[in-house]
Amino acid sequence: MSKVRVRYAPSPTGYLHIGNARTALFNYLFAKHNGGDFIVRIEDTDIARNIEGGEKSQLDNLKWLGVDWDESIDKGGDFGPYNQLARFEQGIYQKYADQLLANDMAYKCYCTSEELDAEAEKQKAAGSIPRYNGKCSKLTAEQVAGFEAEGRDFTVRFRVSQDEEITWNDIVKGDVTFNSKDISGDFNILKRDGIPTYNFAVVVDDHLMQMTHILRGEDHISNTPKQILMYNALNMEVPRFGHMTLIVNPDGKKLSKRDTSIIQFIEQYKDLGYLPEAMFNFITLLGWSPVGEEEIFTKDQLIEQFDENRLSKSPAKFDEAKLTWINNQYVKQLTDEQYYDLVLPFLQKDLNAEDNAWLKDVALLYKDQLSYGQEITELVTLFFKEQISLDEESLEFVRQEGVVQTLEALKANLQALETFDADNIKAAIKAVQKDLGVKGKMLFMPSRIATTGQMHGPDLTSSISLLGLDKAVANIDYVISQI
RNA sequence: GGCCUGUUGGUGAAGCGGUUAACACACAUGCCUUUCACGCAUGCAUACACGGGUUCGAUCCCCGUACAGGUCACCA
Repeated sequence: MSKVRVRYAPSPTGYLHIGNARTALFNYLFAKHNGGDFIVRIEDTDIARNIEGGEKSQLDNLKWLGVDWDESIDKGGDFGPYNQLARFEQGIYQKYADQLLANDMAYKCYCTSEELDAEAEKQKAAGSIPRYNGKCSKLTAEQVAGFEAEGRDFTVRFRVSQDEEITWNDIVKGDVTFNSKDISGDFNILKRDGIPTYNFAVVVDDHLMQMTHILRGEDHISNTPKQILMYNALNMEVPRFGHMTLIVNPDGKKLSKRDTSIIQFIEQYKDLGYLPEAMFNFITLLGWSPVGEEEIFTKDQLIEQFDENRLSKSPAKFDEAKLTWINNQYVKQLTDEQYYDLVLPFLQKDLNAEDNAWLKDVALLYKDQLSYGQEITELVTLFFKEQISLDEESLEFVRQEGVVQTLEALKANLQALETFDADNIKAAIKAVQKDLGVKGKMLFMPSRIATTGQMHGPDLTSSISLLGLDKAVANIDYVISQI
């Protein structure tokens, strides 16, 4: 068997989307698992919709995820160029279109957009789905000469056979059969400006770039029979197809660009402080399942384990809680330094915090519960509040009998400390127990509430120590004033 | 509407003719921590869309119904 070659072929009409990322990732895993090549080809034939930065976003975010390619526009390869506009300029598509034209497997269509629109309207009015009526499919030489003399623009259409069964064995779906009569008529392969349409360009490029397998989204499944027809017409070997199910939102609908129910762009996850390894792991579990019970895998393990036969046939639902969990699993594995690097930008940006040893200690308090970078901002809030405030439950607790005395004693003990560190603070609290005879919950809970303003939080003595004496005392005073 | 496809506990998701129908997340309880979180342990849910077949036996095979999704461009 020849070397496996697969590709991810984004169009730079948008940023890297979670669905695209998954397509890229599975192609990557498939290639690497089989010791093959993974190619990124830019399909930029829709000049009007290409957006600035789209191409860069695609590539940069793929790289961020850890999906590296063997050939593409940035590093070249033996099958370039790797963007279709450049290939168009080299006349690559024209050559194959001419071949089809010469064999009468395609023909020039001189219909104007207006004529086409009018025809489509008519068909719609009649209650049917518009399709090309084949008007130009049997033009006489005289008619053609006439149009040419007029200087009329034309597109090139592929002749679709009347009643032909087209079957392929899909890697994920199994045997899929279409009938050529269900294809919407003779379709365009060259637009009026001579630029190839998607279906045509894909066939030519996948052949020329020697793709062995085409793994793509299910939304392409109805393009496949058209493409197979063209492979056959051009006498090209048909690659193996696999159509992966779509990722759907919590309502079970296909993700649309405007859907706000989940975060869709890889860039956004990056900005929120998700870890690339965790995203890689999570995305892999969208529509694919490993053999065992384990769900956390490194990239290398995934490459090792990837099996295209385990691609799911039913749509993958985006499970946000799972993502959060997975990311936390990775956060916990970080070294303290890596963790702090992750979290620092958010502290600086959102809280104007200064990068110093104190900040690092504060941040570290929350390491094993942090789900994603930006979350640190809410987590550390007690250390950045000017003035604490108590909720109902805390107030109620603190208003119990004897709490004032406890807090007064605590305050005095803290103030008497020579060095304000966790160990001494612990001793200071213990001393209150000795002096007043309060203990257990009635000692620690008021202490916690009065110093941090919260009933729950990280280790008490570390928290107080990081808060500092002044802040701790101010908080205690405030709480006493509320009793 | 035509064509293509899917439907397993609250969620994600295994299973590929005979199982006590995994596992993970979530949730609950216990332990740990004088709190929370983390971790560990236990439990939870009366999960195979429905109706017909085929079979000694169907979650797994076939047909139909319902529901859901995809697609029908000079967009990719």
